[in-house]
Amino acid sequence: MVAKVDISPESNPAKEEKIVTGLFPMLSGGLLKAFTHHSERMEFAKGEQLYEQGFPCPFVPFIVSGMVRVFKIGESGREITLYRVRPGQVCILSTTCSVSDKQYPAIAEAEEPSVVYVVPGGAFRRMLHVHVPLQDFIFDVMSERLVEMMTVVEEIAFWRVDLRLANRLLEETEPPKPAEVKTTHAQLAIELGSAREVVSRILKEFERRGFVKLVRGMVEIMGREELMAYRNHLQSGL
Amino acid sequence: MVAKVDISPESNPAKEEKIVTGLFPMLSGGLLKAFTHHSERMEFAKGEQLYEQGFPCPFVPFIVSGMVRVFKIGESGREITLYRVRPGQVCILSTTCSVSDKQYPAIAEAEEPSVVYVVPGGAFRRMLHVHVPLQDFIFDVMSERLVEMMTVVEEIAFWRVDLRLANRLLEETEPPKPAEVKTTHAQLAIELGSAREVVSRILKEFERRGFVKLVRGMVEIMGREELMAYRNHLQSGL
DNA sequence: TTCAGTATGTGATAAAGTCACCAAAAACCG
DNA sequence: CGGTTTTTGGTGACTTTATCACATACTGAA
Repeated sequence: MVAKVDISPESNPAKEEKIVTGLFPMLSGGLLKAFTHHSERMEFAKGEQLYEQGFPCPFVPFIVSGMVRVFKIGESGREITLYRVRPGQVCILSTTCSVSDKQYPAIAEAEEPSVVYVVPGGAFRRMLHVHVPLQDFIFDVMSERLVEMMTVVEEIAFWRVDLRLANRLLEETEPPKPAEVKTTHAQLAIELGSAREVVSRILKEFERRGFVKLVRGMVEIMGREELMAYRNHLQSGL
Repeated sequence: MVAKVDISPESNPAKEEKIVTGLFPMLSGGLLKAFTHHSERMEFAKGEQLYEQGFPCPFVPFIVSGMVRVFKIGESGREITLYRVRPGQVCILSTTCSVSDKQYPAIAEAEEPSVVYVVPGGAFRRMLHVHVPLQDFIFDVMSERLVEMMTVVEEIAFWRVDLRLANRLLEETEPPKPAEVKTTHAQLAIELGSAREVVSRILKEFERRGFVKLVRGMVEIMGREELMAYRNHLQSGL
């Protein structure tokens, strides 16, 4: 992930342009000119929604800083995170919706204060037709999302929650990172599309087994190896 | 869906070309020439796999006749159908994989005997760069799939199996169609990503309530209204 | 007719989601 | 500071779903 920068374009627009073109290298020449002309800078506070489920979505957002979480929410209020959009990416779902004029089938929310450049759907489509590097970029992001979505489907359809939870904890604490996850049980449940109580109970069991230590607002990994073994063994039916 | 045609290109290639360009209207002029030059005709028998999970996928398939089912399969052998590719569509997953040289994260299988024109990834990418109508087409198919995938995620994450089953039965028998679904419980389970026993039990309950009549290899809808009410009521928590 | 293969039925058990609480910790505020 | 509210986590009871291990029934081919 790219370091967060305090961007104030009013005070230093040239610097921000440099950041934007650094994040989106395909923006150069005529494409950059078109982008500059058509895009609008927006800021979103933490927790603010970029798009609401079921609404039309007339803009393609280029994320410059912060983080956007795209998720679904069920009748009961339970959520599931589909993916995150990071600086240097576009939200591909908004892209498809704004270009083909469909309704946005999920919720996109700024998880951190975020700076976003939005391009209207029509202008974006014209840019897409003319500029091959933009096509490649969009195509790549789209591919990635599609594969990500299929992974989500596979996980919720076939994997037990304890294994998904173990997996998630291991991912979040991969060696260079610190061996603790600063999150609540409720947040973990949202990531996995499960319920808070279920996550709490499984974490308790992990603690009993010595895999983790539970502190309010944090999960500390005590036995990485054992947790890994647990995940891997149970995967093969043991 | 497009009517199935008995295609024998050896006996009548001109006729098949007409069918192909009818199904894929963007194939004209230079693009048609490139397509004709680079594509190869393939036939798949019912049950044959176009791509296997985890393998590289060097071709983009244009479906001309038949039907391709794309699905995931879990450790236990349980399956879930992700989507179907029909005549006039391309398998967008193969498209992304062959262009960006990734592994295919699912299984694609011909559900009916199918005729497919395949274009190598490299040639396809070049065609994509030059021909705007192809870009639009691919972009649209991709959007559709992405939204479909998100619907699948929502359903398996938040909807009870009985509601999804009711919904599926209603979809399969929408008024112009006959009020019977020729399928087995096991096939229905695969569609929903559930287990055969679960589907059997729910169908029994539907029969007890008079919604359906069960015959070996078929589900006959007896009370469309009641089934609809069941689906809708329970959705809102009643 | 017999037999193999396919389709369906069923009980037991374990995993997971839901509901209705409670208790502790942290944040807030006059 | 003390008191209140909010957030976070814990727990039991119950329902739904998945899995396993069968039993039964229907179908078509030899």
